[in-house]
Amino acid sequence: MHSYRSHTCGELTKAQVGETVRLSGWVHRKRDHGGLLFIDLRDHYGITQLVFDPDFAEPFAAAERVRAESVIKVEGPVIARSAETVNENLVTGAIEVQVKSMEVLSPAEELPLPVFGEPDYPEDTRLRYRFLDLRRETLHRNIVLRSKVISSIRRRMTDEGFMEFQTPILTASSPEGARDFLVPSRLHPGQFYALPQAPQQFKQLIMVAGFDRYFQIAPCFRDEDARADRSPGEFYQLDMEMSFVEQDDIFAAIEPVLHGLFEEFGNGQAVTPYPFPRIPYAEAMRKYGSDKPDLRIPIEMEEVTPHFAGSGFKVFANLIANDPKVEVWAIPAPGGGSRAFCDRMNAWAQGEGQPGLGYIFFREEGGEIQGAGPVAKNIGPERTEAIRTQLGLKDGDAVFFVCGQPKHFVSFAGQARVKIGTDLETLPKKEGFNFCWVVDFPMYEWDEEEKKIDFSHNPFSMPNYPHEEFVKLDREKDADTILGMTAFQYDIVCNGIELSSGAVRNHRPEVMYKAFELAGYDKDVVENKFGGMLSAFKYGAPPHGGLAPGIDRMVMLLAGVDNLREVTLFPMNQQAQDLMMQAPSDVSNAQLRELNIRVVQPEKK
RNA sequence: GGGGGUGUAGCUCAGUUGGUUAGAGCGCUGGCCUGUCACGCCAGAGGUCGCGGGUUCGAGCCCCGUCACUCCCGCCA
Repeated sequence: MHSYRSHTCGELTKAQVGETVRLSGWVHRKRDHGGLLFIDLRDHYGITQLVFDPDFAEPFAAAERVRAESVIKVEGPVIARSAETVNENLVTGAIEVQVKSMEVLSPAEELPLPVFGEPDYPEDTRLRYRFLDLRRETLHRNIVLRSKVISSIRRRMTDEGFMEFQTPILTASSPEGARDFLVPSRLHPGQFYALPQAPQQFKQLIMVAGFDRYFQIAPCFRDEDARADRSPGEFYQLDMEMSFVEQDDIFAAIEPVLHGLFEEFGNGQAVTPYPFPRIPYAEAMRKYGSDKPDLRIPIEMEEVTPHFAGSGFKVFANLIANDPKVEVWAIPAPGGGSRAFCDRMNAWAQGEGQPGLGYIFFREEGGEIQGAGPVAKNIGPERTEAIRTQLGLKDGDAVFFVCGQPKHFVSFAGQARVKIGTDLETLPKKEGFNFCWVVDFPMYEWDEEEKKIDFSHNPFSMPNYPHEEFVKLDREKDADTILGMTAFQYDIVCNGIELSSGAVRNHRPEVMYKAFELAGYDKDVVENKFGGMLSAFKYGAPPHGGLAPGIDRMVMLLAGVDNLREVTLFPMNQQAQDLMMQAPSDVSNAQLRELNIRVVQPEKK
């Protein structure tokens, strides 16, 4: 017999009754009846009940002493439980093991974090004793899910002809994007490697090198502050890139992977069939107030400016009269037609730092649907009715209004849409995983701070503009054209969460020089910073593109959790510290000397 | 860098208008218990009320500062 176990703790059923078995695992729970004692023995695979009888004095005494979460090894016969003692909740609930010998392989001290029952515990305790936290069923299951998701991704990508390659971890700092993590070079004093924010340039170089289809479960490092859905420091992407493709080819390649993945692990929840809906960026902003719309909420905003222009609602009417850029957007709230609900939303808006949230709610009076509330009073019944007709609202519905320049209020309007949709419990929301592509992102945007045109997203994206014309554009004269231009750049969004962004890449050096020139970077800068890739594009580069969905966020969605720490084995806290490994930490002076590094502590305020 | 929330026993939390010795459940320790599976019953230990200062006859409670954790904004091509 094997030294530690003949079976796992999730394995024994009536089929093994009568066999003598050996099990090893953790003491999950002890129930001491004095003259009889039960231990639930747990391992990765499940739980098996052990029964200790005083007739076997030695193991009985050992079991009385042993503490929860100690690791023990036991041996004895599998016996069938009597009908009334069967535990239907346990795979192994039809049997128990009568322990005739027991050995404590590793005793546990009193626990700083209980495993059994998974009571809520403070985050820092959970992180400090992560190995205990990971024994808890929920987290253990999430991590197993993560592993299976990654295996499934690898299988699906490989089946589609993608090859997995590793790219360097120690690489060069890049001028664009997030703050880099830097690693000092010992051999080159004063110089630094950077950890990759993403293998962006490498994957494009892999295409230039002719490998055609690449993917990687790629670690990415960005020295930016954390969020609940954004780990501090490091995270993983399903990074992929393919050659000789246009946007639709890339969508067609990845849609079955994501769809299949969410079907496989989504516990029967609905998954948007592919092709996924494609929503132009401008439309997403207008209808949903967000470039990552949550399509579960069946609310679409509409512009209603004309109904307020010159109306008796002077706050809006004056704003419209004084600035042609001012618009009024309506957020319909089906079933939100009560003063209580409208006032609650208004109070919420004020709590968000807004002046308020104007509203009309509709109710039937004398066989006619009437608008109620201060706004309706001010603009009068005709305009109220016109708004109601435009939005298709009925008795018991409401509509909220935001007014101003769209670029200033759009993000608040988007938040209000989600808030209204979430708070309206009677509103039927879509179930499952609702995917869409947001396409046609602007190539450039106006940088208010620097007072210049800058890249809106990825500088390596191909502008959606005829190349012969593009290279003739003038930064000053054609500013409007440039700012109105879109790129072959897209995001994939699921339930309001941005899973990834991607693009058809700009593989033509002359277009690339121009693209950077329009954003105010001259040729030297481009050659200096992107010399490797640029040079590659001068020796025969295939048209290519790709994207990189976030692994952690996909697992979050599939696990139904709202925090990355629930799907990460060893996460850091929000201050980017690893409380278990004590990172970051001081290093010795000798180490610093070798690197020609001297630490300058920040001055205390 | 900024804003919000939280901080009372190991944990989750209660603690009245500022007033006697700060409580409960879980956990822990000891005892009892032969069919439990959230076992049960009895007893016990366990507190710098995050920390520092202030107001007050008196502070867990009020004020100021600070620290920790967390959520958000900025940031994240």
